[in-house]
Formats: sequence, structure tokens, C-alpha cells
Amino acid sequence: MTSTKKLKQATRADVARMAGVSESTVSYALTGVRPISEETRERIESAMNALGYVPNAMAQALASKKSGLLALLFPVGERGFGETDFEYVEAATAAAAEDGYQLLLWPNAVEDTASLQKIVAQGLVEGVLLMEVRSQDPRVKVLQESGTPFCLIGRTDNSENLTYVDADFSQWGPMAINHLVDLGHTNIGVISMRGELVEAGYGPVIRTEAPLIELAQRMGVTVTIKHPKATIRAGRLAFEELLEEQPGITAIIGFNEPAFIGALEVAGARGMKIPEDLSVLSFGLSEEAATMTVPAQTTINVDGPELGRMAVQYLIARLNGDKKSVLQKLTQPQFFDRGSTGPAPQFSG
Amino acid sequence: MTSTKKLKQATRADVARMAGVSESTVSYALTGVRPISEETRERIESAMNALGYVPNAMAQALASKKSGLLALLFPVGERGFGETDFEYVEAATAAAAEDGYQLLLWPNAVEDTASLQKIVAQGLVEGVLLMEVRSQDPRVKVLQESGTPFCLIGRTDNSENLTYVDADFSQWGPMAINHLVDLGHTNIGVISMRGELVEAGYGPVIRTEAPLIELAQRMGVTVTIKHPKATIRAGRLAFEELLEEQPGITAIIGFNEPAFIGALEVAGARGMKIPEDLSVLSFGLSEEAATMTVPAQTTINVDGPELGRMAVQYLIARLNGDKKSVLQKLTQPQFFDRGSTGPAPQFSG
DNA sequence: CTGTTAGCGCTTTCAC
DNA sequence: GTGAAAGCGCTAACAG
Repeated sequence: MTSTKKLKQATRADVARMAGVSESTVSYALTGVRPISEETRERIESAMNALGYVPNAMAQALASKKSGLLALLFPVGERGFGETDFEYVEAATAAAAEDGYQLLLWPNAVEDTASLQKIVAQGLVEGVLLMEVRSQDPRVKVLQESGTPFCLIGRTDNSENLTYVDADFSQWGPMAINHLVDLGHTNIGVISMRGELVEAGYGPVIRTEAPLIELAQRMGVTVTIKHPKATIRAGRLAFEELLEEQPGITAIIGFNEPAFIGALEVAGARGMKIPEDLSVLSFGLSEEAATMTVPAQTTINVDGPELGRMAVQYLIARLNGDKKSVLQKLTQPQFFDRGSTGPAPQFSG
Repeated sequence: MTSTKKLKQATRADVARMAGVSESTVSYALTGVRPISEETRERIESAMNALGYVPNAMAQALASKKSGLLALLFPVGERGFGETDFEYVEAATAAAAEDGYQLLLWPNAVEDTASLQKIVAQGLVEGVLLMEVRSQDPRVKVLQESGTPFCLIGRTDNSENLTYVDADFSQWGPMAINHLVDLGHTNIGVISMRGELVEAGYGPVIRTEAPLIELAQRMGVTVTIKHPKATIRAGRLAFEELLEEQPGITAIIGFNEPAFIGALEVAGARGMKIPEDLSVLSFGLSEEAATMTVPAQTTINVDGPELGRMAVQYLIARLNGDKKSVLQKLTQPQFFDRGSTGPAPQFSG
């Protein structure tokens, strides 16, 4: 048998009876909200142990209007930077557990606001975490109107008054440029995300590219950006174009995983050695992926676990009644030097 | 403001009052458990719409003893085959949602049976899904004793009477051997998992290696298995040893991601071309990782989504009172030919 | 310091 | 077909 009969759990009434006190006294002994004599407390505790008493979560939730549950809303079919996603989830779950909360997974299409509305109206969860936030995210309004506390992992365009955590993409470009310029590179290519995302105003691309371009200009560095589709093939073409337009390129930055693989294939096919002939650096590439290439890739990444953790903490702060403080955080990028960048090659011709 | 004041949800009493019926009639209208006159039903429905009524999940759960929640117990700090994990979770979540259940994430150490016990005693969840199951898994006993229905993703040694889904590892080896033998290979190396796992009787390794060896022998194929630690360095050494012992090796199978990267590095350094000089095949490598290498890797994988989905379905079957049928499933391996295997090279010397 | 007493919002038996 | 009423197990005033 997979499961034996479900044995009946002891209730507070049982404990009260056995300890010879009232039910409420048992409650207060548990919460410590009011003083209990040492002797009573002991009687209650031994009764609880004897009965193997564990408070019923649902009754507690119903009576107190606190379920101890947080929802993690993750859109189905929309993946951010690959597999890093699970890191967020793991870290968020752990952070929640630390404060006595549990995480509920809610897969949901971004547009499906009807379900969202229903789901929060059920009163099951106390607060909501939003992943894969769009610059115009319809879910935000629904949550605001329902009065459910929430925290974004990411940002909308208009997020001044929202609670959120996000990667500070504005630092990624400058970090990369500085690193490469320090190595002597002055002509850099970028295999960025597909054009539609840029046109759609997708936050991460926009916030990354602008400061990158700006710093490059200030430093007198040539930067050429391509926006191929997210396929290996498109990446190959993009890099070939890049080399055509800028034969002097000595470094490339990738922000589009499949396309960047294509670019690296072309580099390999042309006999360009990494990092001797070409320095290579990826944005937002998971450790697993970064170590699969030969050589492994130097990356600039979002700190997923930190993001997940902070989001939960902010949300819980709101639940605890913090209505006033501005709870917004941009996390520092992580730089992993795995040796795929090196000094700019000297030109022989 | 992140959140406006939480507006009071209409209750069933409100609906009943507005529709001019009793509370219980509203309930029955909702569940359809007993016949309701067309006219009454309409009055109730319009009242519900007018009030924007949504049943309170917690009250429902308390009264009916059905929370609609399933727990997904995933051990912290123990990762199976890399990032495939999230696939299981996503698929499981979706499958649960289809049947009106929600998935609760419970990070938990395998040994922490005390927390597990407490957690199921709370009565919050109706059933439990176990990931990363060990051959001797202490959590199984706890769940059995508590009478909580559960389903394993994986297997214990003694799982005849348990509900589980697992990858059919016994097919992986033969599938790989057949594929390689078809291509003419007769001397094959395996970079498998670290030795401790084998000694500890870790299911996936044991179940994979034995049939692989057996079939190889039957087919007269030389197979040499190494069990390096899960590091690139260990993998390099292991492959060098392999080449030393078996200079005629023409194909290698990887079941240890970091180590296999090391092996591939050595192959590259020695100028062995894939697949011309060396055929390469990986077990349990995620698509992302498999496409990062050049060339991309042919893999034999567990069908994560299928596993997650089936696990939920089996669990729900148990919840629905199916106590008798044997609910056990071994899923077929997935073969992805990405071109890293090819005809065995002809010896030139 | 402790007990009494209403509920929380819904399910479900019993009765008409 | 419909209603009344007794809980589910716990919380939180309100009373000492």
C-alpha cells in the first residue's frame, strides 16, 4: 500500500482537555501573545507532545486571515535568460521558508488577467511574486486593484511606486567595455537580442545597450551591434556581417545565446583562436552553459539567487505592514572571468 | 502605492441574501450536487456576478478537508541532471493546474524527516511529490506512516508497493551501444558518475551501467568505464587514462557533465575531430548544455516534462481514491541526434 | 494569568 | 427543490 489510512490528528480541543485548560489558553501558549504560568505551559506542552499535536494550517489560516502562502507567478512559455530561472525559484523558496512562508507556483500567461483576478480573490495567498515582468505588464494593475501585496522580479516602465528587484542592466555594458578596453580592445562587436525585443522596448536589452554605447563613445571605442534572431543560423550570419563591416574587430559580446553559439562557430571555422585572436564575453549566460564551451566563457550575469531572496524579503516586509519605505533594488552584476577574454591582438598588417 | 486597501470579498452569505435563497442552496448551485431549479440558479448566478463572488479557498478547504494543494518536495543542494529539474517542475505545475490543484514548493533536506512530519501533519496539502529520491529514502517511511498519499519521481530500492514514475535507465545503455555499434564502433569508453555514487548504490548509475555492460559483452564490444569525480580536471585525467588503456577507442559516452567537458578538452587538444575521429554521446545532458559545445552533442535523456506530468496524474489518481491499481511508470529515453556521433574511423596503422 | 464566546466562510446532514 | 443548523479547527475580542 502506498498510503495507510489517514490517522486523525489531535486538535486544540484535545490538547486543552488533556491539559485541563481552555482552548484559548492553548492558543496563547503557542503564540506567546499573553503571559502563561510556567506550570500551565508545561502541562500544555506535555499534552501536545503526548498527542503529537500540530496546528491545522487551514483552520489557522481561515481564522487569522493569514495563510502563510506566497504565490510565485511565472508565465508559461516565456523564458528569460535560460535556466537561471530555477535559481530564482530555489532562492525565493528558501527565503520564504526562513520567514515561515511557503511558495505556491502559479503558471500563468501574462495576458490571462481573468485567472489572476480569480486566483487572488480566492484569498489563498497573502502576497504575490511576479517573474518575467514586461515593460507594460497587465498583471500589475490587477494586483493593485485587488489590493494584494506584490513584488516584481524585473520592472515595468512605470515602476516608481512599485516594489521590485531587478538586475542593474545599466552596469553590464560599462562593465564589459571597461574590461575589454583595459585589455586594449578598441573595436568590439555585440550579438544582442533580436530586433523585435528592442522595438518592443524590452527592458533588459534597452537598459543594457544604451549605457554600453554611451560609454564606448566616450572612450572612443567602436561598437557594432547586431540583433539577430535567437537561432544559431542567424548568429552565424550576424557575425559574418560583423566581420565584413568591421574587419578590425577583436572582441565580441553575446547577449543572445543561440545566436552567439553561431558566432562562435564561425570564429572557430575561420581559425580565430579564443582569446588570442578574439576575446569573447557573454551576458546572462548560465554557469552550466558557460563552462560547456571550449574555452569556457567569461560572463556578466544577474545574481539570480540574490534576486529571488530579495524579492521575497521585500514582499514579506509589505505583508508585515511596511507601507511607507521604498522597496526597490537593483542588483550588481556578477563578473566571472573564465579566460575567454585576453589582450587585444597586435595587427600584423 | 504598491497595494491599495484590501477590499472585502463577497461571501456566500452575501450571495444568498441577494438571491433570496439559503446559503446551502448557493453551495449546491456551485457544486451541482443536487438539482436546482433553472430560475433559482439564474438568480444565484446573477447575484454572484453582481457581487464578483469568488469562493474562499481556505474556508472551502477547512470545511471539506480538501485544500487542492500538492507539495513538491525537492531536496535542497541536491541536483540531479543539471537544469532539467525545472522542466519537471513546470510540467508538474501545469498538470496539477489542469485538475484544479496547485503546487506548493517545499525545499527540504532528505534527512530532515522531522520537518517533513510536521509539514504533512499541518494538513495543508493533500498529497506529496518527491524528487531526487534515494535508494534508501527516509522520507518514504514518514509519508507512509502519516497516511499522506505520495508519488515518487525516481525510485527507492524497495518500491514494489509504491507509486512512482522514473526514467527507464535500463534502456539508456543498450540504446547507446546499439547506436554506436550500428556505426561500426567496437571499442567504447564511458565517463560515468563518480565512484562513490556507484558504491552508494545510486539508482541511475547502477541501472544504467549494468545493462550497458551486459549488452556490450553480448555484442563483443569492448567497453571501459571510468568513474571520475565531477570536475573538469578529473575528467581530463580519466580520458587520458582511457586512451592509454584503450588506444583503439573510437567513441565515448558521458554521464558526468563536468568530467565529460574535461574529456572533450583532451580530445580537442589531441586534435581528435568529432565525429570523424571520435564519436561522442552524452547521457542526461540538457538541451542548452548539449548545444553549447561545438559540435552540438547527441544525447540520450530523460523526458522531464513527461515525468513531472505523470507523477502528478498518479498522485491525483490516489487522491481520488484509487487505492488498488499499480501506478508505476518507467519513461522511455529520448534520443537527440545532434551529429556528434559518426561512423567508426578506419585504422590507418 | 485564564476562561467564554463569537465568529472566519464554507460543507453537509437532516428535515420538509 | 430548498432550508436550517451543526460543525471544520483555530483566533481574538471580551470578561473576569
